[in-house]
Amino acid sequence: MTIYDIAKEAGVAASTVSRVINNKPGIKAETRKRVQELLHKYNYTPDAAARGLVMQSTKMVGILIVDIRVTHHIDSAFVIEQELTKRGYCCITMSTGPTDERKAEYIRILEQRRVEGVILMGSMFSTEGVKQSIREHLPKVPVVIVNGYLDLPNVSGVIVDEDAGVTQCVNLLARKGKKKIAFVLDSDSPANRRKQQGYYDGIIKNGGTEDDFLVYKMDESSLYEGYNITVKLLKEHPDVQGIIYSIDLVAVGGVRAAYDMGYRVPEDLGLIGIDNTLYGEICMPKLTTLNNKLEDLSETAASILREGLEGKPQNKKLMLFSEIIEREST
Amino acid sequence: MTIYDIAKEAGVAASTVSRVINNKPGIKAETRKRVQELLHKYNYTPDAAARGLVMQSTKMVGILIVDIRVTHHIDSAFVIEQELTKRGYCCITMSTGPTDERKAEYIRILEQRRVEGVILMGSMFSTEGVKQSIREHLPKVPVVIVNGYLDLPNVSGVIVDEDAGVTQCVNLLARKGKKKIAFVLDSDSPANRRKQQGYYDGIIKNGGTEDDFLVYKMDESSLYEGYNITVKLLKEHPDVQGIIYSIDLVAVGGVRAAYDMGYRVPEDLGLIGIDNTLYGEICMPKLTTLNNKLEDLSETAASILREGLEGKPQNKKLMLFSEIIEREST
DNA sequence: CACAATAAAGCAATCGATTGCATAAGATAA
DNA sequence: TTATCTTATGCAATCGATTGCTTTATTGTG
Repeated sequence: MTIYDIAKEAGVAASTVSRVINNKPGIKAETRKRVQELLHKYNYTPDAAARGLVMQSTKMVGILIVDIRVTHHIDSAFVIEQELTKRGYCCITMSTGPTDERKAEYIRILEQRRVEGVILMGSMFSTEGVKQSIREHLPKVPVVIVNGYLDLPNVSGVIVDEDAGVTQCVNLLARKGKKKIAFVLDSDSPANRRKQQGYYDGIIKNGGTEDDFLVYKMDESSLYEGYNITVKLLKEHPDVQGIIYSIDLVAVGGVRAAYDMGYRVPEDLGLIGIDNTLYGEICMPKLTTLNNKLEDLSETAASILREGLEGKPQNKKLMLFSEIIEREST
Repeated sequence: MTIYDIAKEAGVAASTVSRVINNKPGIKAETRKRVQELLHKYNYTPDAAARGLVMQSTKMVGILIVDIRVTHHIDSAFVIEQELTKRGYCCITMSTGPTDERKAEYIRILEQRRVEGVILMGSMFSTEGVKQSIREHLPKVPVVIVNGYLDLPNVSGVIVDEDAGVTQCVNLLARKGKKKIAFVLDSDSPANRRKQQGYYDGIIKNGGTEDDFLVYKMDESSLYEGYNITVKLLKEHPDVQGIIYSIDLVAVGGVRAAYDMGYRVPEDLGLIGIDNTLYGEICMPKLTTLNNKLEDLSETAASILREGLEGKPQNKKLMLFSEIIEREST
């Protein structure tokens, strides 16, 4: 069913039908009614692509996420999707995986679809490779990176001061009398490097030296790997009294490992996660975590993108402040 | 940058450029090279909408989910998205919320975008209202419902025999010597009604009568409500020795409630969830759960949709079998 | 009743691609 | 050298909308 089919059956021109659809003035009430009845009879809906072609606007935005199954990313995406859908945009949400090649490929797909804005979820998108792709393929559309940043004229970023947050975590453990404090990284990403720096700062600020730095890096980010690396860490360094993890899920694996190895949490060992996910509330004892304000972050990102969609591309950089949620594991 | 801009600069017709882009034969090697260099120079990418208009194919599919944040739904969506993206389709994933009006609205949006196929995630989509919307707005495109079904010529469904699965759960608890067994429903959905029927069957099969039925329904599906309703249930019926929950997350809340109230799990109380999510592995004791095979379910759904996208709309109904994963809570 | 003013509807170009058919250029054969 | 046959390229219609401009119908005024 096209506008022409309707027009023919109504005995009018296609332009008249178009005007009825879009509630434009200058149509006799009687004609309008006749056309409307036909539109309804055939359940007519205008073709968004055809309309977009002439209007030069697709009303689509892209949301790129490394792995959509990661709780805090999908929570973020949900907030953004709700906000943008409400404003008449259609969101293409895609899981890119960790490699820059795939990210570049997906950016090209979004260009092909002529999206009018892009959200990049997570610091994994602040790499030179992605920067290059954006410059080549999305030089004109507003881009917002959630928890990351790239210096390009059309790219904005909202980040959380997780580095300072982790420093606070070290402070907290130190206040609780924990001497040797370790840090576990779930993967290599710009955000995790910032967290690591925050850990270093915390150790130094609490009177430690470089010799006190104890960092474990994981290959894979999962509950089980969190368990395994904690077992390894505690075996190699039985004197550790506090562990900060770069992500809740892994920390929760750590809580279980500590339990199985006979450590009392928090008496013998203080554990802290990051992200404030449900996992932390499910585990026993409940996990102390660094709330990195994902909901605020997402809302802010959505509203920056909205501004970009309405006006000219912009280059903003906002920072939100994280805060510790103290529960039973410290 | 359009095909015409490229054509003008190359000194050829637009059709020639089109043929170069699509690797069609009948272009002199020299011309082809010249055009390709320009395409590359300007980072040209064809407009998917314009191409779709003439090709009569958008290469888009829609994925509708009640709430994208629900772990097992997004896991499913991930599998489907990967599969379809690999085949050149672009997925529009949207969270509809629980009401039929919003679902209908989103179905209309998908029609407007001229998607070539639709996945409906979850039994909440097997309602008369949705059926009506599909009949009106998507009468021609293949639709696959994950864990649900509607009798329409272009709609397929893959379901899991969760009813039989819940009956097995009752059997398991009975074998463990649990006398009074309750069932907690997190929401009203066709799938949950099937589970409830499975519970009834299980009670009867194990020598119980209608008087032994004990069902609690929740308004909201969350960790906390799981906690609260379990407290309420155990206070009102202290003799309950086993509880089956329609969803892991709520069950995990129940585990915590049982612990706080001094019940030993599984000695005093056997608890079982459904969905086999990470939550169940995080909680202590680890949760026994009914694996409803979401990954298989999603893969099956994706491949049915793929068939539909390639050929004519179909009307299939497949059933997968659930199985209990026994862990520490029973 | 003629003419101006206004309202309603139609025509045709446009958006950015694809493709069947026509045409021009080059190659081969007689 | 001319006729014939490829091969390479261009022309123009098409997909399904929107919209400025023109034309036709209707109403109002002197």
